[in-house]
Amino acid sequence: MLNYLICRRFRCKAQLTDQKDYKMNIFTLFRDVVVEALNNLSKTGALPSDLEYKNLTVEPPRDASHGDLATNAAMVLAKQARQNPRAVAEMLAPQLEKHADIESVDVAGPGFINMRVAASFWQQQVSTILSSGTDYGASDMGGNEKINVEYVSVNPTGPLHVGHVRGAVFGDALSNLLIKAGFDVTREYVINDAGGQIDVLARSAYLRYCEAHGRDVGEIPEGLYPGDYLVPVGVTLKEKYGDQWLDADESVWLEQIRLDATAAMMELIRADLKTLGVVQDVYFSELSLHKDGRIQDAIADLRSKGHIYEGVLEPPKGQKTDDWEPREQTLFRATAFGDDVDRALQKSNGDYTYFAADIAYHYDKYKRGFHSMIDVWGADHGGYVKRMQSAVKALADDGNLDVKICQLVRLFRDGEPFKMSKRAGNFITLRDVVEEVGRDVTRFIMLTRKNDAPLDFDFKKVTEQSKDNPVFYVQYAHARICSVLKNRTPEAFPDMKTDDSTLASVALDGLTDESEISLIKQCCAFPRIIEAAAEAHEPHRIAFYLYDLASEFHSLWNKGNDNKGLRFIVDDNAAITQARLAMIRSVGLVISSGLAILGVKPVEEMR
RNA sequence: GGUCCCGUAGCUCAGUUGGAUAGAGCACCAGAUUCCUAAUCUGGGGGCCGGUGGUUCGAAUCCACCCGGGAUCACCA
Repeated sequence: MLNYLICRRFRCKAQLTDQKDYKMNIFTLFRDVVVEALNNLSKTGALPSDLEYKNLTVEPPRDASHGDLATNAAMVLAKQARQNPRAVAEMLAPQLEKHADIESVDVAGPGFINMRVAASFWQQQVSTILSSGTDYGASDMGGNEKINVEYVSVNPTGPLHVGHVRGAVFGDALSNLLIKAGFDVTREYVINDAGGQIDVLARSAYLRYCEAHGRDVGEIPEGLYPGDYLVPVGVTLKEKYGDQWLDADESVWLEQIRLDATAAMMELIRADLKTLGVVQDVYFSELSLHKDGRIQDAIADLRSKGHIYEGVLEPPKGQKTDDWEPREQTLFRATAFGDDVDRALQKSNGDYTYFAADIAYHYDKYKRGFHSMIDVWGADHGGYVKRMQSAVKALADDGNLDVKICQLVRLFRDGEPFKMSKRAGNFITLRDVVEEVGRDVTRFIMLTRKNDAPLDFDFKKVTEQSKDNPVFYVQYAHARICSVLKNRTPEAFPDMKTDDSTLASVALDGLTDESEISLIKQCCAFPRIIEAAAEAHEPHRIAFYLYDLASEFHSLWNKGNDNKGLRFIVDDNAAITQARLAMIRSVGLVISSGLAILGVKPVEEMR
């Protein structure tokens, strides 16, 4: 939240002065340089004046030996300029070489222009990082656009189990990432408090209510929720309502207990989420949609646009059709928007389907100003994606729904898979996971895989302190940095100031070793990684980046073992020491800033 | 049968949205320490990127059709 406020304030300031001041992504910076050079060529008539730069990129070359920056400018523009790509490149190269921060330029392959950036530029970036602090990497890419991220949204019928952890962490980290990239994010949970499962919950709670009054309820019947977590709910109901419902008909108590039990379950779920560090901004009640007619509104809106009709669906193909009965229903013309079949909005008893409520829910989000929405769902909802996206398209031309499917987490203990079974009562709750492996480790590991790939979670391995555990690898790098600054520096240089603002203004021209420059370059990749990850809605990229950055740091650390001249602290040279402290501190800042996106606290020591 | 996701080193996975000679970690082999930690680093071998066509200057990436694995499939939520 604090981070968010800083972001916003910073952005305002940037807009008042010069937009470009804000750009931390050096590739964007140098793209401007390339475009400027091209404009100059257009002015002299060497190139046409109406060039389209849309596909022009400045990127790090795949192979670092090619240089620091590569642009495809010549290849992209060759056709427009009716010239051969190499010729355009040869023309552009000398222009780029004039720039103060560009040391050398060469043309390679089919027309790539590779540029090498001067050491002084990289050194200066250390100071930029230090003065930006943990705000380094923040971007204005999002332009403060409102975006809604809906995640978890588990039925409020019990505590969260391990299967919900991944979606919770993913949604939360994605939200952090989008905030960092300049979006105005709302985190949301939709409470499915209207469906038949809430009746089941209420009946289950009623049994516990009877139990609290001393009745022997025996075995919880099949079809009701057997969990102990409903016992205290029964007690609370007893305290609140006395014995008035004992032996009473369901019609008397059902509605009230639905409300009370749902509220109790949501309290439980929110407490569970909090142990993971997940707190959402909006908890949205599905029931409220039913109550105040917003489902009818949404359907009426679709009807007015001609997307609703009464009709009979074809029986599903290739599936057993024993109990299939054709019946006329209210249908949404999903096929007009890319879905495979049209979808029912009303059940045969006249109730709205869950899909109808979901349409109304997304309609509501849109009307609240969220033209961009992201839903995070479990793997079992994959078949639901098309129809929901069809509905959003039908509701609004400029509405955009991205659905992120989180694949299953496979559980292991020391290499042995183990199964969960609700019947056997050995299912693992979210709380079990957090208690056993810790919040930070859980969060990080959940983000070490792309969301749409399955993830193996081994209770033993994830807490192991070794290099095959990425959490510790990254944390270890951060701890080493803190350790040098806090413990070793005062021994060697008792009077040296090492606060960020001092380090931000020290002379950095002593940072000339190839591996030092390389480490700084890695730090400078951070803003670009953020933008790309935010664009793709893929927070796992941050975790992989941090691993790479840590690797680069550990490598440099060990170079100091072979070559004492490369250690961070050089006993007889305060100037180089301070420059290197500035460098490693900036690495530390990037690591903690990246970890903050993942929702993980950096550690300062690992004893 | 339809739809969606996946297929990259022996294993687990990245791959900067179409870029140059495809990368890490584990495992295997050979070495190195201690600025606050070997919880780390350095080097080595290992690949028809599931297959075949297509799109173009250029494909692991986009398109089509196959092959293999998983999820899902009318009134549940």
